[in-house]
Amino acid sequence: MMETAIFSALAEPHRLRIVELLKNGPLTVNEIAERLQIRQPQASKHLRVLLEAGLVEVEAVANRRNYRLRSEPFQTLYDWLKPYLNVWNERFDNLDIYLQKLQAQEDDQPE
Amino acid sequence: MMETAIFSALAEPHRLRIVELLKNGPLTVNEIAERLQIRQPQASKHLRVLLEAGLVEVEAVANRRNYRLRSEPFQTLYDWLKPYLNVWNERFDNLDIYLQKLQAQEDDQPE
DNA sequence: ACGGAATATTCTTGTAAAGGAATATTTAAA
DNA sequence: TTTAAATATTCCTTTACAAGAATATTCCGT
Repeated sequence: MMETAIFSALAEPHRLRIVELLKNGPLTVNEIAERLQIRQPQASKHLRVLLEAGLVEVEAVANRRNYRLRSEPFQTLYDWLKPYLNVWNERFDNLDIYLQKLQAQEDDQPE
Repeated sequence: MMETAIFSALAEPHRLRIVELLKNGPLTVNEIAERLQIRQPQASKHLRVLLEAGLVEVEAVANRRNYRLRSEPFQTLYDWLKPYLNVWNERFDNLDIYLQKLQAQEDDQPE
């Protein structure tokens, strides 16, 4: 069963924007705080949540921290999502098969 | 920019399980409450959140309500997710191109 | 060793949201 | 037209969490 940690992490608007920013490559805490127009401590806190959810990883360079996306949770998300994308097609397929059977019956027993 | 409504809705464990249940087809409120081992009012409340997030739709049949998944939010989610799935490949491609350029330079200026 | 920059942490406060209990509403059945 | 079933809503309490302010920590340059 899917964990809700990923969804919780992405449910906060600032954190979602951080993830979208990091799509273009690693950023430091101050860069993120600056672009989101939030204060540094809030940026650090949100990054901590993203870190604990496994969405990002850090690389310490001197007194800076480069945060970057991790691929795994996105793959997890995709694996979870995939079946849903097919649900409606499958339902249609089932209807399709049903109609074909109906047609076959009519062929067997013409009025 | 992506809305956080979908993520918030899925961030609650009971609601995530409801969505996973509905993958197999529509269910009534009591059926859901029963399978999740929660009380009916909580089921109704969670379904209301899912409804307002656009994840499910209702069909009233007598005094029962059949809840079913809507396809749109899952498509939205996929469209949002798609670019992330390619990010790491692209990074690798860029590295690849960089290495090719490096190789080309070495060819121009052999030691 | 000292000062400043970059980041993390702690404490507090306000707010949103989840669960429980009780009740209201609608519909079918007797 | 009562009664029961299915569902929704309201009120209350508790908990989780986001933001602000202040402070701690770590590292570089001088």
